Amino acid sequence: MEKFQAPRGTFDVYPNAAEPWQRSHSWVEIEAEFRKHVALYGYGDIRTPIFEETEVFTRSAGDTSEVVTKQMYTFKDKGDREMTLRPEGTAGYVRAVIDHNLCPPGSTVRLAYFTPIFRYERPQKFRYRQAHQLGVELLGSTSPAADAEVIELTVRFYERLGLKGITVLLNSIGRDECRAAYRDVILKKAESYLKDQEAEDRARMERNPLRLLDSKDPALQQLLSDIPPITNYLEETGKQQFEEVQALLSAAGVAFTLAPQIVRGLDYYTDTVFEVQSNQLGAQASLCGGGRYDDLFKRMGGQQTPAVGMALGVERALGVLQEQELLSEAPKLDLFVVYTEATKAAAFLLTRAMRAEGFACQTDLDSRSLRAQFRLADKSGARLALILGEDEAAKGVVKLRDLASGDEKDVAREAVGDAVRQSLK
RNA sequence: GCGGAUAUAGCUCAGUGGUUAGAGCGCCUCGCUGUGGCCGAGGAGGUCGUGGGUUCAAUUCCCAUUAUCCGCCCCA
Repeated sequence: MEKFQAPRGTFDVYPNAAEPWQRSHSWVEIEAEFRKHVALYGYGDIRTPIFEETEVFTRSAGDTSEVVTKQMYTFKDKGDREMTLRPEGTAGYVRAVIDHNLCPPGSTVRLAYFTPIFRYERPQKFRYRQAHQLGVELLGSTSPAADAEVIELTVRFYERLGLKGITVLLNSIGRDECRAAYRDVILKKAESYLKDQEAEDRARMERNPLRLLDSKDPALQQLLSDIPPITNYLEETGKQQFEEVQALLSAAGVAFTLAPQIVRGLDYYTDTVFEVQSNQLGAQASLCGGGRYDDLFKRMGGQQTPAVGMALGVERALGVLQEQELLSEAPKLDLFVVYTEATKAAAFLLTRAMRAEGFACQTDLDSRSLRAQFRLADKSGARLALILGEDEAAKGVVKLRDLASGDEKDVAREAVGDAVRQSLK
């Protein structure tokens, strides 16, 4: 019979997976660290359905983005409704915020999430069809302090993980008016290049010329090499805001690089955009992206609500941590209870009692030989073994063995908890 | 969506047109009848990714297919 395997572009997470970044404790830990981290800033958890009406995504991300036009997992449900597995988080959260009026005018709302996302594309290492993003959305403030908070939160999160060698790339793509003017500048410069493109590609490029800026095509880069940065075209308030964001980041000690080529792949961004990159994952350099999206709420049928957010690739963060050998070992047991056949029931009671005292504790289920039980204890990584055999049972004691040193001593049954606590210090 | 490489034990990988396909690690048993790690001996585990073709004979050669990896694209 043919065996099943995880669908193309997906992977399983389980204890002791060959790749350290696919081990379950790595995932449990990064999520726990993220929850702790955002709690320091007062972000609340948001969870919304993993699928939405397709239009939630087409209207938000925009019809020029590749993500929306080519990569969505779209299906019709049995009620003949067009549904799509979320290709990114923000659109669904914005839908929910509008739906429940979570951010009335004048209020500020901070939301955090950890979620799978789905994009149908050619899989590569650290590019999957089901990937995971964690991120935050900061709603209700036009202040540059909001932009700076999100960027700083992001950088501090990488610091918390211990991850090194990242670069924050910062840009502002302004508002509609300035972007329209800048578009023409790009299109004029790139005219000769666009002529040679396939009709479909050209149409896409012409609809969003900003995307041409981060092209890796040398010919195009050459053509656009002397183009002035978009920030030259920002209107006065936009310019001031962008400078304020930079000043706040500098004051916070957050290093960044101005990068006029960063324009982001989703169409809803306005003004500040940023990306975090690392050079350790080959072509998958982009670790995290985000920016301001002041027009998205209106586009989604809500009230004008200023907002800034970021989404961080979990696989890539874990991948870089693995490269840098910063992923921790799986948590170990405190205790392993060893018994002989006659004392099996008592050993189970003892195991239960130790768990009740808060120790991570396991015992053999299958009455294996003492030797086999000690091997299990050794493999489990437990610091201590508690031996409860016939001899100990007769004396009303438990033998406590330090598995590293081999030291053993008898402990009265009532005093086991304290003795263990002492030994684990 | 385009180009290239790869697919043999749970993991990392050798190998061959010809009887029973190997190693290291891991796993199990025993040496040690109540003591793990180190050492030694033994053992389990493979339809050689899948389907078709060439051949007396295919894990090996050819074609297709699927998956993985790398680059492009896109992005997290």
